[in-house]
Amino acid sequence: MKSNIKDVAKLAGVSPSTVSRVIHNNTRISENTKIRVREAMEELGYIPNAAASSLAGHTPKTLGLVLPNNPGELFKNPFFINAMRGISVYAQQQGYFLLYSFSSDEEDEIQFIRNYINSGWISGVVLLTARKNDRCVEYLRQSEFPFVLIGHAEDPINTNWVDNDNFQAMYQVVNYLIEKGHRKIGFVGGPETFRVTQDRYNGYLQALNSRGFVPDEELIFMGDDFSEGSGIKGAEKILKNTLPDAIATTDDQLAFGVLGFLEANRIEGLAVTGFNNTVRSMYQKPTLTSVDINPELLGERAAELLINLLESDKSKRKDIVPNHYLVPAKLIPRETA
Amino acid sequence: MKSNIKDVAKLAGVSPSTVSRVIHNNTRISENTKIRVREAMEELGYIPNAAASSLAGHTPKTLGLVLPNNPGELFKNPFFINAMRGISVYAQQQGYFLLYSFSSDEEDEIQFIRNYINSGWISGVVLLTARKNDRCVEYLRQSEFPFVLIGHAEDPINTNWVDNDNFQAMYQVVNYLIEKGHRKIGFVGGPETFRVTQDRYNGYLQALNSRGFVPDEELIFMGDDFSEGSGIKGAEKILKNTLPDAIATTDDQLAFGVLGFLEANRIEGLAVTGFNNTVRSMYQKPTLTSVDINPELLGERAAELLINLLESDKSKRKDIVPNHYLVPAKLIPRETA
DNA sequence: TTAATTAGTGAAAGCGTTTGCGCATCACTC
DNA sequence: GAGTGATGCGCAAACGCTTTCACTAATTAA
Repeated sequence: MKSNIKDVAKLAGVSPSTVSRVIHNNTRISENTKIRVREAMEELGYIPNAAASSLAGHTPKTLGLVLPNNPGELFKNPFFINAMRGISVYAQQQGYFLLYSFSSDEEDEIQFIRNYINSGWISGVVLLTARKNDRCVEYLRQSEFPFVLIGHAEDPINTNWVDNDNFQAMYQVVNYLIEKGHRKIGFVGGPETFRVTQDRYNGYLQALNSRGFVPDEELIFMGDDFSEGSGIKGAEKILKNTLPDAIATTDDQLAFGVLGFLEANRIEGLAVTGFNNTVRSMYQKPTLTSVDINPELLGERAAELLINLLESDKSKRKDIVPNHYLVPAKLIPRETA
Repeated sequence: MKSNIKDVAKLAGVSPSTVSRVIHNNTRISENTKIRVREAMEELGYIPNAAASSLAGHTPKTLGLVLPNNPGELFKNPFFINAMRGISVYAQQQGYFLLYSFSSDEEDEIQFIRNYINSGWISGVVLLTARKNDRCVEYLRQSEFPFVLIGHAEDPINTNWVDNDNFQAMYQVVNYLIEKGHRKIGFVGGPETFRVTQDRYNGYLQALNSRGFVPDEELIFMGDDFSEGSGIKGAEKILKNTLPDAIATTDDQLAFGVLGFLEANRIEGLAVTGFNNTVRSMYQKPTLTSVDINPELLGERAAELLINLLESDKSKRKDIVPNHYLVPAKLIPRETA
């Protein structure tokens, strides 16, 4: 049942080297031989032993994913599972296997990456979560191990990454609100230090600007985190002195906080938008207008980028273009806007 | 930076074989030597090359997961991501890597399993989705490749599996409803051919029975699938002639269908329960009483079972006990009951 | 015509481990 | 003091593949 390269070689009447070359589509093998060998492989149901292949110096067709182990987030937001699906779509199609690991902290992650790399199992890493001063990124870079980041890279020039166009996404949201007739539009963001917050904030400003609106300091709030609690605080601040038409937030959780505050204080008629298109946003009452950041496509692109990199000539990997993709996000209008 | 077993051997003043034996905790090595070797490994940051190890005959410490690629299901129900987390908790702790693949059909799955097995990458498989007449199970069994199934096994004696105690879970639900004062309790299940439907149905019957209630044929419906549509049909049938106090369903989707029908027909006061504790169940209005089937623990147990199997003496694997786990499910009372 | 090149293939070394076998050494036993 | 059985370790042969080098035959260039 289980056959190896020698069996195939014998059946095809060639040497193992030739079989190996056929597998890797070496141009030096004649078409005739290739056909013979392929028939033999077919007949024996031969599948190359990846471990041996890796040992012998051929980089293994396996990617390693690093996932954060945050039960709450994982539960409420199907981002990760969908990103994984996206990655798998492209990777499997290209004959790559996928390794994954959940890690609870940065230390953990580095440990895994170390193991990944040294084990000889994998040839590239996908980081599904971008942090500030990410030590994983640093480690991977200094190990000169190929990787791609989903999310914002701190050093976008020297990193391979895919991300949403967050500026454009929020621009789109605010534009939509304006077209719906809203004039005084508030903003509730996550921590200011996060690039994603900045980008979305800038999209907000730019959208207002392009319509000749002037941003009002009182309508803008940046939370300490992305939680519902911060959303509540945001609503509190914004509604203290003025009453806006709408509040755009950078995260569904924040939006839920805002909605909660509105409900608790019986304030009606405000439009509210979120980000991430979580399951809750589609089912709670009122359903929340949100932005689908397209996690599956993010994953797919990430895999594509990484695999292109891996299959390119090793010596000139640094010159590979593109080193990033911007994935469009899509506004999903629902009851809250 | 990257060291191999020879480097360690040299530094420790022993032969590579000794280092290998230390790694695998061979009893024939003296404590002194072990300590010396371990220090050397530490100093060099040595991590064994898993590919080489696998090649040399040591079964690799990697498990392969087979996931269905059903976007809708994956999205609405965090079962899989949580099961994956559970698996990873145990597996990573035991030093195992995890490979995963999404497959869109059975053909696909078999293909992956074939690749998995022959590639030499993995030593065991976790099937996250149980089907009737599962050809994957068949294939794995005939290949004599270790695997564990999450869900109901068709041949429970000769399969390693973990599952909820579905009988007990539904018994608990109905019992709860009865204690809440409900007397006429309907049942909406999935396809009758599914074991899970049978088990939960039996739990329902038994619970009624134990309280001296007689099941009423008119209050019982088995759908063609687990969809919202089937839930609607179920409610339609059950409410045709009689008006029950409560309807217990075997799936949140079915429950949503029932609730939808009730709302559309302005029928109030009925208790409704689901299964799976989906995100929607916690956030829609009214929030749905559901059963948390504890996917994380299912995953953890599955990994435990499989790894125990793998680490046991190969010759007497068949006698390993337990070959299954029953994971308790937990009723989550919410507004609908 | 001869030399140089190219195409197509095989032989063999090596990748980093594991492991069966064997060789010492040591502690007992009779 | 010879025999026995542990104990502790090294040697060397795999494991299945890739790849360099070398070789032959066929083609092209000079």
